[in-house]
Amino acid sequence: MRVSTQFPIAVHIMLMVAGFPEQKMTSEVVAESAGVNPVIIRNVFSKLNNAGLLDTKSGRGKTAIMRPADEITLWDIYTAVESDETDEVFKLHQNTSETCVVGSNIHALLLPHLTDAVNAVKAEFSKVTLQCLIDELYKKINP
Amino acid sequence: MRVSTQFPIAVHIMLMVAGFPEQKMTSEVVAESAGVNPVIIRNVFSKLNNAGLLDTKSGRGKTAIMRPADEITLWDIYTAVESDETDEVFKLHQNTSETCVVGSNIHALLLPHLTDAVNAVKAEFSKVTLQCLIDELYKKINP
DNA sequence: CAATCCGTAACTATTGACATTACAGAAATT
DNA sequence: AATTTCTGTAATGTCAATAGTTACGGATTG
Repeated sequence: MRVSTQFPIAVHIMLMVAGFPEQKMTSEVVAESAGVNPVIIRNVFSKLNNAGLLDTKSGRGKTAIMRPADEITLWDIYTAVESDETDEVFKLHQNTSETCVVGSNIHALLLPHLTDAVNAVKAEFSKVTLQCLIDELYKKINP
Repeated sequence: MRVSTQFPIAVHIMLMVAGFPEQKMTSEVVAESAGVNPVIIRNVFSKLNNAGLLDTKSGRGKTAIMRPADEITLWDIYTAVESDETDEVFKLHQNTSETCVVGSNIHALLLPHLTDAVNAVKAEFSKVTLQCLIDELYKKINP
């Protein structure tokens, strides 16, 4: 199992925008903090925008979240940048034999259990809101 | 999130060996059914062997499971072929800024929640035994 | 001893992720 | 309206991980 870095980067963006609303968060500023190329940030900007989580505007970096931070969960952010389809999360081996009993049934056999696993992650990530993370961050700054 | 095909292949192997104990399951036979190269099967053989799930023997393909099928879970098979470490499952962005508040705290902030997600998958996979899958397979053959 | 088959190394091919450059177009400032 | 700033996106290059393939030593069986 391996998740691309786009997910943590997306969380990073949301944290910076929501946690410090008075500051101008351009792709370059966030890129500096995240240690990645600004274009990567802009790509994630775009995905978060399409998902209705982030309001990005060309011009003067008027970036802002579109919902209250306690109405945005980790799962919202996850699905904004990555697929939640079971067969994208778990890569099955194709070209299985159609004549073998196992080969012709393995996919249908595994799929429901893999979907259960994805739903378990969904349930876990849905518990955590952006506001939780902001609170935890402030706690780390001012213990 | 993306899991390598080694996990479903490992399940495929275990199903064939445990579901049809009277038949000789060499790497070539399984490779034919799974539609992959025999060496891939032998590599997974080796990992399942090291994990104490499969007894593979050079010579005449005397492959057999080492524990009863109802004492082997999907999680056992998963950990035999893939890492369950949070930071291997979820790939974090390195090179974050040490001077930025978010950059210097994002890893510590995310880690517990990512670990929760991994544990949720673990709990789900631990519910499903190899015997469950065999039963479901037989149901598909003889409905 | 001979045949079979696992375990593993070495090499290649392919795929996906990320970095980088470049530029069109939108928004705000003047 | 012109200028500046910044997003959105395409094109290209680079690198790492995965899978395919060949090869061979060594273990086991008969």
